[in-house]
Amino acid sequence: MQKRPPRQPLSQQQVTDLLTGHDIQPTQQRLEIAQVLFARDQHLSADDVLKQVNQDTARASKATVYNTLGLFAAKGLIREVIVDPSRVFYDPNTCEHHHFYNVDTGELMDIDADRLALMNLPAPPTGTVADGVDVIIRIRNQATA
Amino acid sequence: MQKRPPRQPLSQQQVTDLLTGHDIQPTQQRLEIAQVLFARDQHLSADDVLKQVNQDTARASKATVYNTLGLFAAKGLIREVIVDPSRVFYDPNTCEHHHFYNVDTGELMDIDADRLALMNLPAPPTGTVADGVDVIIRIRNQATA
DNA sequence: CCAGTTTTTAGACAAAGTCCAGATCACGCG
DNA sequence: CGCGTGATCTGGACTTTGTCTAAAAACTGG
Repeated sequence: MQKRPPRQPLSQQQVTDLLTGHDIQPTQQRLEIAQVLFARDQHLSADDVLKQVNQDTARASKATVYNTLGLFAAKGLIREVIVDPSRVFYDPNTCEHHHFYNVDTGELMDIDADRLALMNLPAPPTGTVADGVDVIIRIRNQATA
Repeated sequence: MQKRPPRQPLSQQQVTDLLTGHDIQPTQQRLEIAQVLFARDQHLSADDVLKQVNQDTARASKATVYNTLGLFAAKGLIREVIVDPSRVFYDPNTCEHHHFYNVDTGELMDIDADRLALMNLPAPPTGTVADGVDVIIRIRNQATA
């Protein structure tokens, strides 16, 4: 866990530093992808990223986008959010926090960690170690009965 | 939420009652599928169910299994568990509870609700209503360094 | 500039799940 | 009973997300 990073579009230099700071070689494609991810607080699917990166001109292939998102997640630069059976979301916010997930709209919203307390987290079974806790509050649109 | 149901293999009659009690027409295929789901406390993917149902002789098609699992979940007979990007698990236990998920093995384990307290659940955004809370503790196998 | 490593790429592939149109089944009714 | 109607089931085509592979390109340290 780390401090919530600033969420203004980042300069080329800032993005480069972000990658190198996480032991990631800053290649052209990775920079492009990181730019998209960190442009603002948002939750993008791999396909969203692919489309945005190649919006105007081709900048990265599908394989590279998938590889890069996996790499970023493994290095702790972004976080995978698994709430929708059909696709993974990637969250540039790696601070401890949780999510509302609107099952009607597919919308995903952050919940600050300090707005929700978890007590008595049970210890992981022997032979295993905790890797993270996800709390998802599923919501629906109110029935306009 | 309801009381944890017994988890011994159920009689034909018990399964029928379970379905009718949830407003589900007890057809032959639905009974077969329910038998598999409620045979014991377990977490099965759609494909697991499909295989088990048709183990010896063909009893239900893929489409029916998917439809039926969706129907059961919509009627509150079982619960969808979304922890693995590649497939949905179905949990016959509809009591309030949470999960350990071993990302190395894909194993899914129950955590009784009373072993973990959630405080200060934030209210859903206006226009929406809560539909359920999922808590997933991701675990890894301990490195045998 | 060269050799070796890392990264990127197009496109084939795989797995989970959905959709469809026709066949089948179930049930109330005459 | 036999019928008609609506619900259910089915195989198979299809879609979507994501993975794999083998070769091309780029980058690195000498």
